[in-house]
Amino acid sequence: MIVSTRGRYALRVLLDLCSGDPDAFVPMKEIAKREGISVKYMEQIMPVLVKNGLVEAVHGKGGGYRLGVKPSECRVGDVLRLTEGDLAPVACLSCGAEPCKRYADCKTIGMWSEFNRITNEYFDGITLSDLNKG
Amino acid sequence: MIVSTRGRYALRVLLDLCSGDPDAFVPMKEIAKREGISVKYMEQIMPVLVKNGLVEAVHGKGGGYRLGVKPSECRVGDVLRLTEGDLAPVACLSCGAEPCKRYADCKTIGMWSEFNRITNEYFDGITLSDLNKG
DNA sequence: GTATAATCCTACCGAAAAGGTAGGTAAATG
DNA sequence: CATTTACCTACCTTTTCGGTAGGATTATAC
Repeated sequence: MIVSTRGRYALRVLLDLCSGDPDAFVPMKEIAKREGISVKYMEQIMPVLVKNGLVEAVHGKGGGYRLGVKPSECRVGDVLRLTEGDLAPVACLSCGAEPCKRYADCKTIGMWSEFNRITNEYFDGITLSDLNKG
Repeated sequence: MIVSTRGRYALRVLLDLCSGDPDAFVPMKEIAKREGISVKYMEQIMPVLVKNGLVEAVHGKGGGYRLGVKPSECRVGDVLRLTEGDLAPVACLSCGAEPCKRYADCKTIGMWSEFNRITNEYFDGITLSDLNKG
């Protein structure tokens, strides 16, 4: 399987935030309950979304989360790259990987590379608002 | 990462077999050495290729492996599905998976499903002989 | 300013998969 | 029969996945 729960949960949380008042802050507990995700597990998924501006977090009473971007400007590719780390099909295409020793006579690198391009392009062509409509 | 060593090694072994006399049997030891793969690890990758007719195996002196299909008729998609088990992006799209409870109001299943189609289509459009040329 | 409601941080844990090793068995050939 | 080869079973180590526990920190409401 290519996409783990981290990526899928993150997407679900973002979609959940799409469907309410865009200005209101929704506590994590509510979202977790609605989406059937453990609060504790969600706790380790959210910070990365906050740090990268996809959602805004407010502490204290009356706080919670809300979207930090417009649904039409939030690409699924961004969410997946953040939560999954990478979308590369093979190790040597991961960002920051050390170059493969067999690169020179590797007959498959072109294929993986093109697949990598297709994958990123596909998920970058879909936004949260696309998903909300469909 | 999407594709593990099993799939990549299998592909390399098949490509290795492509480049010699198509009728000769090549012992595993030779291939493993040439491709830098441990013989013992290769031992658990080969049987699945044999069972599905991608390669032929002959025991005893003078034995080894040779291609069981024409390079132009061996699709990368077949190899990956055999060795990786599945190319599905999410669990609910794996063959034989139990249906997801949230299917009815899942906003993402369409996206995953389409990606699954694209993935299989891409790798099914590439054969061993395509890789050998490029 | 204190209680409270919320996010954030650090650490741990069990299960599964990835990647590989070891040793022995079975088949074919010379 | 001895050698060469593939095949089978079991085990092992490391990493990732999915999740839990407990506390620290921040900010609001009263």
